[in-house]
Amino acid sequence: MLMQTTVQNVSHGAGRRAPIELPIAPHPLTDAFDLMGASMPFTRNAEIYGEKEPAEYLYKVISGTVRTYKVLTDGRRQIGAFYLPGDIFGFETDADHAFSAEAITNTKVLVIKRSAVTALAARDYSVAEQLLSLTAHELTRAQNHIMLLIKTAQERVAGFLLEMLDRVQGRNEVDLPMSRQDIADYLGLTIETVSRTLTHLEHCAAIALPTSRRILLRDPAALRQLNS
Amino acid sequence: MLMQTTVQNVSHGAGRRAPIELPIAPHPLTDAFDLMGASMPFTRNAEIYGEKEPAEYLYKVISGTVRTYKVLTDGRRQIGAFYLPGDIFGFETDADHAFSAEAITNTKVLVIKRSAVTALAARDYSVAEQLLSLTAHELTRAQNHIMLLIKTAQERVAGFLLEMLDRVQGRNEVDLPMSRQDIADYLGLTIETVSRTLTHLEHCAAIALPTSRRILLRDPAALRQLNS
DNA sequence: CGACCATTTGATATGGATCAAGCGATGTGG
DNA sequence: CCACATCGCTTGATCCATATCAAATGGTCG
Repeated sequence: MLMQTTVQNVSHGAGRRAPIELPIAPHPLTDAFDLMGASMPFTRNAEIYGEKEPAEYLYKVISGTVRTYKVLTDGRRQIGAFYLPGDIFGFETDADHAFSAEAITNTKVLVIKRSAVTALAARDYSVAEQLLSLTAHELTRAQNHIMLLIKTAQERVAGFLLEMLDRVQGRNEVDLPMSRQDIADYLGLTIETVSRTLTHLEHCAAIALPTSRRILLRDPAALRQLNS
Repeated sequence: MLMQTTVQNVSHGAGRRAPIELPIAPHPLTDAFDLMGASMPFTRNAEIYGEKEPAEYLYKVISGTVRTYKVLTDGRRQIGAFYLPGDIFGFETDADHAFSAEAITNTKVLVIKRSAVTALAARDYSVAEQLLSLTAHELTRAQNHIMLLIKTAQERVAGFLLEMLDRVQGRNEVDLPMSRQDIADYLGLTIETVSRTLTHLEHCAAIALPTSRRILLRDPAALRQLNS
């Protein structure tokens, strides 16, 4: 949680100020992305990498949204995470990717060679520290995901909405880039249950749905209470 | 997967050979545990650390079994992991513990100051590398756990049994240190469902239950197939 | 032997899945 | 510019896997 906020702040900060007058490099990995990263565009639903491919690169979202996922033999899909602008992804594990990654909307990402980062980390401990920090943050995220998956449908949906809310600082409205199917596969539910639950939350006056993709969180406290 | 095997092999290796004639320190963190770690005993059900406590130490299981868990406000408990001899735990996140840890049986662990390890990592990159590797391994474990939680009861139980089997090299029988309640809380099921599922697998001749805690895996292939 | 705790087994209830239909927005061709 | 196909979403009816409630069994320790 803390880490994510920090990373996002940094990237946002870098975006706001002139890119030349950098401070005394407090986040060398972030800097490495900005200095060495190659910008790549992906269209809606394009694959960024596939499960079991060697994890050669790290990625940072510039614009758009990315989903990582895994498909079981019988076709069930589980979404591992959604990555928004500022988020770094692709370092789930050591050698090969555990999940596949796709662009949800048209997306631009910065790409950097993992080997370049590793080499940097070997010389500069602060890079190694940040790598560790990012991995630990992914771990925390996965652990929170586990806690989400043992809850009721209402609690899962409420949790998801709050998670999304946390990522758009200072607003009480979220514009979802992903479909109901994506949400369902993230929460381990069906689209029907997600839809019904949202309708129910609307009836409870906890949220409002100006459009199906835009959600106004009328009563975040009520959602937080549902979230156990 | 690879990492865990490595860690276990190393610790087992260290146990088998005379502790003085160490090879050229290929696993400095493991060595640090053996050299600097303080041995601590915990009795059955004793708390090792609590959720939200500052994560001051790292732990390595010498004997016994440990569970990490989180309890929701309404009392539902989710077990995050079981740690067996040779496993290192306690580094789930950066600052504070995300989970609590308890001894399942009488347990002996080696304890080492996290700050000592961090200091070591700053000087010796191979320590940082191993820390990263262990964290990445925990992440993979958590991700597999997520995949388990979206499956049917049969698939979860089969997955759990195979997971346990993988940790007792070269045998087709496991002696479970944990109760049905622990298993249920790990798999997001009830004890009744776990019990019924085991009975069903026994009827299918996939397993045998000489005693309730001892499970013979008659047909691991069948279980692996269930595991999707 | 008797008390206690873990586990199994049985009967019933229920939350969410599944199957199915309707609706609204977006886009396309006539 | 409108009829119509398409796609994503919602709503309704029914079903089923697992939870819940309840009781029986078995193993362990005083």
